[in-house]
Amino acid sequence: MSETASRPTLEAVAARAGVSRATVSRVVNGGDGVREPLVERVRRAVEELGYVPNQAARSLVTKRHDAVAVVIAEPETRVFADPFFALQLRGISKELTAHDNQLVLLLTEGRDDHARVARYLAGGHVDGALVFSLHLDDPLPGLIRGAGIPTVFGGRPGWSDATLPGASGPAAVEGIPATAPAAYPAPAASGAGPTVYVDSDNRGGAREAVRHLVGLGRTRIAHITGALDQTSAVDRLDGFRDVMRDADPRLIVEGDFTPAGGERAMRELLDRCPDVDAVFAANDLSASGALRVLREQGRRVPEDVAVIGFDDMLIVAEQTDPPLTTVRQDIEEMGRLMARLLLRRLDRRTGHDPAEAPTSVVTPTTLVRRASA
Amino acid sequence: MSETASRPTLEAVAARAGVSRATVSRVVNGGDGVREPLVERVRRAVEELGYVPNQAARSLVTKRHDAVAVVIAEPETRVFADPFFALQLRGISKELTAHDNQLVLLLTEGRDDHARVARYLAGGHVDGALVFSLHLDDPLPGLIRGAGIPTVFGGRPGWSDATLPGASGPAAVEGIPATAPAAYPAPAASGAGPTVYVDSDNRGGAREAVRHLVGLGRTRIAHITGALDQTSAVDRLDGFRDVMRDADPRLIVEGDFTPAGGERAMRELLDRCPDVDAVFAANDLSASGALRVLREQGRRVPEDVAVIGFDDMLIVAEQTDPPLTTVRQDIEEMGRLMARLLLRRLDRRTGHDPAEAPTSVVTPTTLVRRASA
DNA sequence: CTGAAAGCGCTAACAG
DNA sequence: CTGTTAGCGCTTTCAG
Repeated sequence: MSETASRPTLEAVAARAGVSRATVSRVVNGGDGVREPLVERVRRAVEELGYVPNQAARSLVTKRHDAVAVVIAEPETRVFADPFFALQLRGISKELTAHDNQLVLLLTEGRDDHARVARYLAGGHVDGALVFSLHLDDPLPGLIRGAGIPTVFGGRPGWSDATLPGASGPAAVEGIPATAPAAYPAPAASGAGPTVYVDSDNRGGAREAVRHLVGLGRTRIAHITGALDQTSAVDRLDGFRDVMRDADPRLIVEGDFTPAGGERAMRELLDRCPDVDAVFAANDLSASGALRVLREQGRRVPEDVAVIGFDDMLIVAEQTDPPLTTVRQDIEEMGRLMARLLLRRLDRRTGHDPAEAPTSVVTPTTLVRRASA
Repeated sequence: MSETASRPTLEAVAARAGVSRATVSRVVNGGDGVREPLVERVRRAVEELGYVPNQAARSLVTKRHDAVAVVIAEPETRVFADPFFALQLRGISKELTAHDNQLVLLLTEGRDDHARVARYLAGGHVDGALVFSLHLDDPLPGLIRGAGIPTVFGGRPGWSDATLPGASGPAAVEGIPATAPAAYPAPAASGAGPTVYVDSDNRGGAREAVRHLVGLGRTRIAHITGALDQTSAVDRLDGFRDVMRDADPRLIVEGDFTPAGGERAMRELLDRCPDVDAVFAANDLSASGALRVLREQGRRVPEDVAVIGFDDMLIVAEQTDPPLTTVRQDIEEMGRLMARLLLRRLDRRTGHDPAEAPTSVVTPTTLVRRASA
């Protein structure tokens, strides 16, 4: 009842500064081509009135929103079990903020939400999308591509387009060969351009971990995989195989990225191959499960069995007994990269050089040595 | 170069259905007061054209955005170390989605961002804000209130307005008495209404934990506090004191919610009071630190020393040795509640019953028994 | 019940 | 350089 004082408009500022709306608009948007004294007058008027541009009105004419959607599918399992998600978001947020873009968060749970998200993205509310697709058979990424909105994926999507080297494939990092075969074909590229994604070098990181184990003189090196419906798990497995060309197949046992899965896998491993002397687990969580079983069965770590994880999830890796040697990925940086790639792509739209398409990026990993290997 | 087919407008739909724009608008917005046959015709046209309303144009006239900002301050420490943040977001997202509202995420790092956030909120881009204020002396909440936008806080803010019972105080849950004194006065209520927040019953949960310890026959019960610049830590300490009226002051030692802090505190505790037979830690992380020190010093848990945590952070509580007895809070539900409260408040704006102000809510906690106590 | 008309606040040609 | 003039796509009186 007391606050009917709606915010001042361009009109008001113009009146106060004694210029036209157009001039105020110019000043507000950078002030190029306006003589200094006028700029000054307008600035003052803006200041005095506390003028803030109305984004809706602006979008209506520019067709830009300076907003990007971040789509996270099925935030139940892994995404929410660890800080991965939060760190990634932080990186994204920083980059978007630096470029005056807003972050619209879209969380989905199962198929009901897919339509909603697709509609939203196709509805032209945001300029682009950053999407996290964890599972190979997730239909969401396809739907999103169908929406025809510029998109960058977090993690390599599971379709073929995303595995090819070259223009639309990942930038070569340490000479990674073509990755695992596609799970299903790429959705029709509906003007949204080629698949662009940011992923950490899962394969290379895995190789480094296994080589470290080899360097330690281990010979019976096992691998506890992640959930193999996720490309990260597949890529890490590929990395393991790169080094252990002719590994005893019994040394590879399927896990699911959880501590319980790690325990189960470790038990089976010990059962099948009692002579195992090293384990590379697909992530820290499953490594912690393996560690527990090892201890329970009286095997010393790392003396009897060396263990390496993946992720460097501090809350786990630093707290295990012994602390976990693991492969670190710079998660926040990945988020920042995703945003940067998307923003660049959006810029291009406004006419820079339509030729060069942005390309996927694979970020390096580093081995963090602690006590377990 | 191929996709110039901009999305259809109301105009197009109207033409196709052979009605006026006004009629289409009515149908799209619920269809009240339009005869059935017309509704049908319009619906079909919308369908065929794949029409989606332009939100910018709509906002321009309605002054509503159907968007809510979620502000998370300084996502460095605790917020990002655990899934708390993600779960809360999930609850918020679900509720907002159910009411067709968008979630705009604003992450801040330190003071530079404060101005930006304040400007954004005052800029009328969103209808309301959900803000998480962790620290007592965080200036952000004040700034936000200054923006005069409807807001609901996550966690009890540290100013006096938020501690008073009654209209603007928390709904009484199990008869919680007035909480700790204010750290600083409430910012001037600039038309944004009284402080409304959602918090879990930190004090009550702490009481329950300590009573459980008492019920176990423990007599030398210690408390490792959280970072005391956060209301949650203060409230848990208050709960501890409620039960341990005249506890030996040496049994209360300051922690900081981290495992390292828990270790440090536990060592000090053991040093000061070797006869300690139970510990209530302010959260699971510090409890895990305490557990480690206890084991290292050869004390058995729970035989010699019983330990209880707070949060029921699965990734920690289920993995400690022994698994941790702890106090659970329904984090996702808290998020949902925050959103619901805000939405209700926004609805009221549009004229329902301006009289009854929404009130803060304190959600219950439950003790989860595992092996440590 | 339906249509016509008037903007919401801003940007972007186009003149001057 | 600066002002004038059109709308962007939608909702909302106001007539009919």
